[in-house]
Amino acid sequence: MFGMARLTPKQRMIRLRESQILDLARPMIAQGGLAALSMDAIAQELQTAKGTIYNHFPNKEEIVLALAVQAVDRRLELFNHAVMMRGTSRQRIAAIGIACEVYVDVLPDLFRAEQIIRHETVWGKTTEKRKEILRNCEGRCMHTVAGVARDAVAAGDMVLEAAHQIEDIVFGLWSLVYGGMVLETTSPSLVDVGIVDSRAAIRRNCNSMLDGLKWQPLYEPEPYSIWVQQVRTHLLANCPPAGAVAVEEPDPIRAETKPRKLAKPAKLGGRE
Amino acid sequence: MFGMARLTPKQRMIRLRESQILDLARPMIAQGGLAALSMDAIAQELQTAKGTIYNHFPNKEEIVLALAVQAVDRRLELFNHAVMMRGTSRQRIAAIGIACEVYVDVLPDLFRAEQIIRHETVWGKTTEKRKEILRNCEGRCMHTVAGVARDAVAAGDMVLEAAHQIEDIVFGLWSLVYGGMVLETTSPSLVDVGIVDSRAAIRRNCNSMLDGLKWQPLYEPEPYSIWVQQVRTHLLANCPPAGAVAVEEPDPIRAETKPRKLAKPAKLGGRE
DNA sequence: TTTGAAATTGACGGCTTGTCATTTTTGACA
DNA sequence: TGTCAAAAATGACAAGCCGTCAATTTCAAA
Repeated sequence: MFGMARLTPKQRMIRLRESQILDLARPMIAQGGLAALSMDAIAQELQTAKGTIYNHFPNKEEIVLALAVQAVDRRLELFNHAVMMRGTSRQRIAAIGIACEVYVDVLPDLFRAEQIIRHETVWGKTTEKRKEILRNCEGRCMHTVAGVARDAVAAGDMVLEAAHQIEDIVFGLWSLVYGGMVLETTSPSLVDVGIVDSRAAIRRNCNSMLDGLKWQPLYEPEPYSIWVQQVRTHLLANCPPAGAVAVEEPDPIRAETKPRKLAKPAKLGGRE
Repeated sequence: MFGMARLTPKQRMIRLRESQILDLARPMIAQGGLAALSMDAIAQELQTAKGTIYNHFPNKEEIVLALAVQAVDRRLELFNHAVMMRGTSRQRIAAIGIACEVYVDVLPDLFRAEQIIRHETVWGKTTEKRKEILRNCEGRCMHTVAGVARDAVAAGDMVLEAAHQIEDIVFGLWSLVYGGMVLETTSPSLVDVGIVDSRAAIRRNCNSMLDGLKWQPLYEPEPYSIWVQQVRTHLLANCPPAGAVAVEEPDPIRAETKPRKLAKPAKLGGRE
């Protein structure tokens, strides 16, 4: 109820360490992926035994998953800022796209973590609890975007075709932006082929898609680019770098306290 | 010049082993990513020493990269089949999208390899030669797609807006399909949120984007779905499973034959 | 048959993760 | 304040991995 106020100092230290672990893990992952995340290194830098780290996270994958939760949390925050901006529904949905750009630019480490959980064998090794948390966050992100689309329909800015669900549109924007960002950062042949400003390309492609859905008002290049800059700076102002915000975890997940086998009472047999 | 005809039996065996290695690696990678690819296991299954494997590929990453080359090769092949189909330019570009679906469905292991090289630290560890090969393949893929778009412009089916390059459109389709496929296979919350038929969603989104570009004729749901099935079965017929085709590598990449330090002549001093 | 180059071998160094019996710390309670 | 069970911390350990290389074997041309 009272946040950290009620915690004993020991418990505060434990929680603090949890975020310290994540702060240490973030650059490692960003540098070399899951393979570069070394439990030994974290323990050493934290001046702790390795077993202690494993008290917080049962394995490497769980750490990456925790970072992914941070990632989606931060993105949701940006989305909410974007959605609250005033303007047409078309502008608000575009603002979400810009939020994605800001997210990738300001929090590249977290974006990397998000990418990793999509490819490595993370789902088999991680806690159901934390997976559920991530699902929840992702769901809220989609819900936010879907909200703008629903507003557009309600306001008459867009009419839904027969078999075209709101969710499909959200999925499309998500694919376009996520796929574009991934290809941007990892495709060797993009520049060779003539994609010079991939961000602009992604924006134009999103606009093409929205135009195709007849989401009014249709795209007009003129005032657009100035407006993009305005939104971007506004969002940047509300996006501190990773690690700067103390994430208040309401229900911290500790590694399952396994019923510890009673240690043989030490110093028992006095005679010796 | 004469393929394998002129090779000594030993050399034939070596080339054969190369593809055997890849055949063994494919399911491993598909199952658990780069971490599940064990050089020891490959050596054991091939009944060879581990050093021999390293004669073919200088490290794990190079194996994945080789698989990625296979992947893009196969996809290019499918693209070419798709492009050669008769129909409007709009139909031919849609056929490429269907080719992507067939590719992911029939060759999931190769798709996985392609995903892995985009995320793990592969670019720093692999041969420039093979990276160049991959870039080349990717470039030809994009070229094929761009060709259809150029045909469309030439035929008057589409007019390019001012700052909208052909390459941007290709990039957009690529993002949409690749991103959609990745999210489809790795996003836990997709189904929860109401995306039931993600393939259909991807197709509709591609069509929205093309509609937005005013690529004629615009999307009409009626005849579309039947036609999709026809194209799909046609492409499926021309897509054998992975490992079934003997890939003829024109210029095989062997690990650099390092100038081997002269071993001390064995059994030199006869008297003993 | 000879012979030098190419291919193969497998033990080894150095790294990793995850475990667990043991020891230390903690905080509620008398 | 002193006691003590429960919680947390420890670090040596097993098991696994990758990539190397000196030594050995195989090969094919002469």
